[in-house]
Amino acid sequence: MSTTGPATKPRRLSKDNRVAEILKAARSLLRERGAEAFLTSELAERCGISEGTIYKYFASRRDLLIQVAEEWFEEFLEDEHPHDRELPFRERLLQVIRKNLTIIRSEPSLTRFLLSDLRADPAYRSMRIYQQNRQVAKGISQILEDGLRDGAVRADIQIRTVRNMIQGCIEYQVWSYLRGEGDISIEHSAQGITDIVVRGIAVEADKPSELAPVVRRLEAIADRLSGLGA
Amino acid sequence: MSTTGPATKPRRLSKDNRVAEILKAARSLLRERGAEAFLTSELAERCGISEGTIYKYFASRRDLLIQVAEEWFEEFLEDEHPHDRELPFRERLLQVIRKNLTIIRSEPSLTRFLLSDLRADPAYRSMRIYQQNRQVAKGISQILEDGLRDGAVRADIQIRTVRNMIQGCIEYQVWSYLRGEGDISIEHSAQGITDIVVRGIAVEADKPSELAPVVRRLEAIADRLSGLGA
Amino acid sequence: MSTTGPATKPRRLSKDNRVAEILKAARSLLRERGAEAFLTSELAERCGISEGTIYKYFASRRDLLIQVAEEWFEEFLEDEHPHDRELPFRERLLQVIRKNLTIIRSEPSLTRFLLSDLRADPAYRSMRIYQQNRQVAKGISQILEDGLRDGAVRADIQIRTVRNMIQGCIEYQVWSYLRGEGDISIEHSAQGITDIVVRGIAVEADKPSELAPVVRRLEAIADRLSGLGA
Amino acid sequence: MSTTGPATKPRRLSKDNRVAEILKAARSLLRERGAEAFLTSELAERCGISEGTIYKYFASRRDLLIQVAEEWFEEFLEDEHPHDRELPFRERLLQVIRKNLTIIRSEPSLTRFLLSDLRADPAYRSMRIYQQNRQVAKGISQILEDGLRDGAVRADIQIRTVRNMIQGCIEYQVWSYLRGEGDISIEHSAQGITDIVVRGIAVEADKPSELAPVVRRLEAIADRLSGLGA
DNA sequence: CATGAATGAGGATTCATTCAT
DNA sequence: AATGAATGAATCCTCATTCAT
Repeated sequence: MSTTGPATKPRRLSKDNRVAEILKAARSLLRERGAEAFLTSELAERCGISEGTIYKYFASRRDLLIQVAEEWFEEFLEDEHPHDRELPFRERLLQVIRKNLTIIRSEPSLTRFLLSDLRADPAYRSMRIYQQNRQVAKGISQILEDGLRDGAVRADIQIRTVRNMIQGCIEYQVWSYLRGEGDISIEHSAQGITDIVVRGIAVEADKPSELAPVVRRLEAIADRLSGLGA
Repeated sequence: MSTTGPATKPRRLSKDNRVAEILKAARSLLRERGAEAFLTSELAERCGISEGTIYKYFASRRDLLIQVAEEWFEEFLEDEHPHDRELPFRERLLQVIRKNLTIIRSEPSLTRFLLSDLRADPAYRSMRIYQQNRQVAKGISQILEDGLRDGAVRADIQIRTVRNMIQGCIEYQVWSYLRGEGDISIEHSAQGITDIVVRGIAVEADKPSELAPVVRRLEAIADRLSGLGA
Repeated sequence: MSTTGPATKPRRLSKDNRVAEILKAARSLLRERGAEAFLTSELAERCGISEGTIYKYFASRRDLLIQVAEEWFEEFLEDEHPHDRELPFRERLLQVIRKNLTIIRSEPSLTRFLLSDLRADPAYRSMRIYQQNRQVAKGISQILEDGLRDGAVRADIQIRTVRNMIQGCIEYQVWSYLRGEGDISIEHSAQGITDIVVRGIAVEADKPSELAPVVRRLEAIADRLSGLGA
Repeated sequence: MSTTGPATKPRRLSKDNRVAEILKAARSLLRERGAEAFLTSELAERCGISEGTIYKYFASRRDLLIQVAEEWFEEFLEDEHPHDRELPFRERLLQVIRKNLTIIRSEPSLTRFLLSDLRADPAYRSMRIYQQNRQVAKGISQILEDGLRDGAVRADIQIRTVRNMIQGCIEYQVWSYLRGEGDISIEHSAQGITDIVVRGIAVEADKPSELAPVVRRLEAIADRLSGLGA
């Protein structure tokens, strides 16, 4: 009955501890089974408690799942260090893509649940996770906007489309991993995605950054000559 | 009650017609409910037949769903005109992206079923839809390879990553539509995605394609003039 | 459409031919699947006809099965040559046991259907197969009665019990074969069963009850006399 | 409606009690209906519970049926007192036959389920009931082997065949009862079967194999002596 | 705080049988 | 004579949720 025994699982936990334990087990279960095959019975078994106890702390299976998602997101957001805004644009983008690949890869089932289930819920917008999700999106948007302001990004791009591309691409890539199709590393993917987003895939004709000043000088000369010939 | 009335649905249909009708109704149902909430009972009701009849023609609910997906894909593939390979690279990419956006938007539930359910099926690779799906992927890859060969595409890009980006982006965009977030048109999305994939988002310093020869000529003149003036 | 073509199955058969064909296929099916797993759909498929056609000739699945059993029994009875009543008792018993082993082994599913299904049917006694079955039982009984009359069989045995033993033993033995437990041949089984039924399993202590002492006495006298005469 | 009434069946039972009650009701139902017509819905109704409750305690209908069979067998085996091995051979055989007749007669449907269903199951050999069944067979075999060793049984009999005969005969006899054919008592059957197995049915002709010639010689001598004495 | 017995509204699937053509 | 489309009642089984203890 002592709580110090290593093998003894305490029967009675404080509400907070119990909730935490359930959420932790639920996340594992969700990860392994996916939302559809997530059974409350299996969850109870893993926690070593009865199903009834789960309902003491969570209103419903769905509610539990939502809390799992929110908790996951919370960690994700906490982990996000202020993010050095002084870094070069490309580097910032790479970091955020790498981060997203990592997190999504760690919880693809949660991602899927969020994307295809929660987001379709009419009540989605009133969920905490909606706000959390916006924050992540905002992080990407921020980088893009900064890039825009700094002249690193073309003025004609649509921030939302780019964000969708990045996120969609990341998720797709993760599922590709999961299907065992890819032996590519996260780092590799992150670099690849960043690269394409930043530079595109087209051959950059003559990239003659240095031509401009030359041209300008020549034009001056031409002007002068024009004056001469007059 | 008369059998001659135009509005009266015939009780007995030929096998082909019945199958077609079931598939059609099934597709609607899948579209409305999603695969998980797709009930054979509701399908039967919509067709005005008994559930038993469904099982006369389809081995199982899942089998039916697969056939729906395959039929949908079939149409998609048939619709694909030979695709003019003489078109400029960007145009070809735009076409294929537009096409995919359209099709996925028309059947997002099917897409989801395909992506998160069928693809996870161990038997996936032996399904017809696997081949069909490969064909679509190959279509995109083909364009990219052609671009590569024609020098329109950077040599250092990874075709698979680009393909994943394109497909992932498309799917994500569609879910964005479905959530009612987007007031953007398919055409707009297609252009945006194509644009970013092709050109990237970075500012292209002076894209001076035509400038180069001019500059060179002017320099020669300048040099001469410089000599003169000396 | 000619009936002479080897590969062409005639579409339309006379009623008798059709019935015969169905019965034949039904017997095979029953043999392979057992009564419980006997499906009318599979039967129709094997006959190359529709299920509806079966119901043209048979009132119900059960009725069909009964006819199969009856037909089977009919053949069995026909095959039974008058049976030489002059043979020794043991030989007659052996023959009938061998015969029964053979027939039951050839159609164990039918036997089981008959025993555990038909016989439990309240209407059993009014079926033709009831009469047929009685005839077989009568065959065994006849042998036993003849043996009784001829003094080959103990007067205190109960014919019905013996008959049950024989038939029960035969059926049990067959199921033992079917479970792959036995590598014993029918002939071997027949001999074994006959042997035990006829002789029992007890050691027959030279049952010479009254003779032995007499003989021994006579031998003593003989010995003496022999000495005298020498 | 009061919960204090003595006739009120308690709604909630402990797991063990509930399981026991279900098993008990299941046995009755199996007895009455046979395995094929055993419906989980009817069982639930009889227990006054929902079908779901049954599935709380049993993985499947078949699993439940197996447990019923095993429990039945368990009782049978427990009931088997050490069995006095000092009894005469015939008596031991009679006891075991009587016992088997009793038990099988008490649960013929279970017997049938065991014999024609479970035994055909590929997993049969890994079931507990397989071991239990072996034990019973071993009991019979033991008696026969003891008889063999003690010289009570002929050396040329096959133990397995005899065992099959005994068991087959018992089962057959029980079905005969069930069909209402038999007005014979279990005791009568047991005696009859034992009798035939032990003694066979043949008249035991004074087996005088070697005595005969001796007798004949003696008779000749006697004849001669008769002449002398004349 | 915790249990765990019980639920019950479905869920997919089966298959002998019917009957309009 | 034959078809084959259609049936529908029946069957096993699932699982989130409740509530008496």
